[in-house]
Amino acid sequence: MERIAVIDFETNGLSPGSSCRATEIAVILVENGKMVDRYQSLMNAGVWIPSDIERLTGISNRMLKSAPPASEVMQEAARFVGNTPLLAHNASFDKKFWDYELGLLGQRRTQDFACSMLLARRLLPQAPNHKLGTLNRYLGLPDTGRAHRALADTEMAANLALYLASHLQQHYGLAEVTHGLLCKLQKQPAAKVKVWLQGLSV
DNA sequence: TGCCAGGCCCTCTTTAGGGCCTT
Repeated sequence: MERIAVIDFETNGLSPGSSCRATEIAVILVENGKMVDRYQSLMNAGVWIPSDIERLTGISNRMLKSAPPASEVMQEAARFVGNTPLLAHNASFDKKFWDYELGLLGQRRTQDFACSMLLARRLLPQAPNHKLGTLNRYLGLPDTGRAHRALADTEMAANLALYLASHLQQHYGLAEVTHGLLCKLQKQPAAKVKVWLQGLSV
């Protein structure tokens, strides 16, 4: 698979805004079937983490106090990603935080997001559910550490993306799985995905 | 004070409702 940037945000809520911001980001660059580089940092956006989210992520208000400013971290993350195509699990979530945080820097995203959740729903409809952790266990992928921390979740999403790319190559004889193909695939109606893929492999 | 997301997808659908998934 061509070079892609897999990302994951931890946040203090579900929808970005003045009181809801990213608290941690991780990015893993994947190229030729391998993870080749990574970036991870907590970030302090001056927001409060409610206790239920602190329990979920393990990221505390005390940890954020000593974390670098969000603007600094996002500058670094944006530079690290550059124009590399993006992928995340349930990308609609990470996309809105990526766009919001970049917008505060006066920057705009130029590349598309592929979504490992939409892809897994199409390629692995038999899975118990399509949560990241469930898919990881269901497929026997490596344990990456504490779930709901950005780097561990990004590694899970990267392993899942590599599995899905390999699945496409093995089951449909695709010579190369590109980010563009993944973006088209995730938009296909689930009921028609097999026929669509079989058409590609001819 | 009280409010508290949103895109995707299925179905007992399309003049809608509700579950999934992310924190």
